[in-house]
Amino acid sequence: MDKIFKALASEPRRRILHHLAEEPMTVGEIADNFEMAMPSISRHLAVLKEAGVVREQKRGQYVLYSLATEELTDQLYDFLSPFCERARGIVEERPRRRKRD
Amino acid sequence: MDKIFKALASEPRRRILHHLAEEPMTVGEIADNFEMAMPSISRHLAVLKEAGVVREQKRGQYVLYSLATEELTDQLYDFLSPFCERARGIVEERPRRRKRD
DNA sequence: CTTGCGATTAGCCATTTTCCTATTTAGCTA
DNA sequence: TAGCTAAATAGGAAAATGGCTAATCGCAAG
Repeated sequence: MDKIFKALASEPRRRILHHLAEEPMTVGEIADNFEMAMPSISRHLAVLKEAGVVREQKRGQYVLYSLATEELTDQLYDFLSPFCERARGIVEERPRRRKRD
Repeated sequence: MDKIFKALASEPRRRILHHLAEEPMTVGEIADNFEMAMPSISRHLAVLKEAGVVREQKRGQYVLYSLATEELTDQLYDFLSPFCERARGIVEERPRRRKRD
């Protein structure tokens, strides 16, 4: 729970997620959309991956990152559910996968 | 959008929200649940208020804080909707109130 | 008016975050 | 193998965060 909010508490990282929502991309492709140097993007991706909201797969010398949509939505729904009956209903509509908080 | 994630990226602040979900409380009552000194709690509350997820009302020399449940859920749904068709449907199910991002 | 109490603000210090550049790792290809 | 390139890691500087104590503000009750 802490990791995902820490991860999302950064405008560049949220922008990365929006880019990855379009399609999986390599680190270099992502970096092209930012002023930031590639190592900084790489660190942001590590934070996002640690939070479970992106996945990486090696493609030769490239690394392809993609959005873990369900992880992202599930974690936020899990957070919201105690606050919101409507959300709780939605969340419990289907089998849960994770129980961490 | 930035403010709410910055606000939620803190375990003490999320704990405060859970307490306020039970019932509105004064700063002192909230502080009783923490090791932290009252000024620290007060600052956390200011951050949460700035993010729009709590409201304050003066009660004599006391200040009563309460959870702004809809603000909290709406903002997170707004963030989620571009990533999740299901969430978008839910969000647009009723009139929107805010458009900031 | 003065004292007391709840809450906030101010000032300080330690820790964490975030960016950079330089270096290293790992895979591709001549 | 040697050289090129993508990505990650290391190290360091600047800024932001989070806690404290002390000081201040505002209301209430003597």
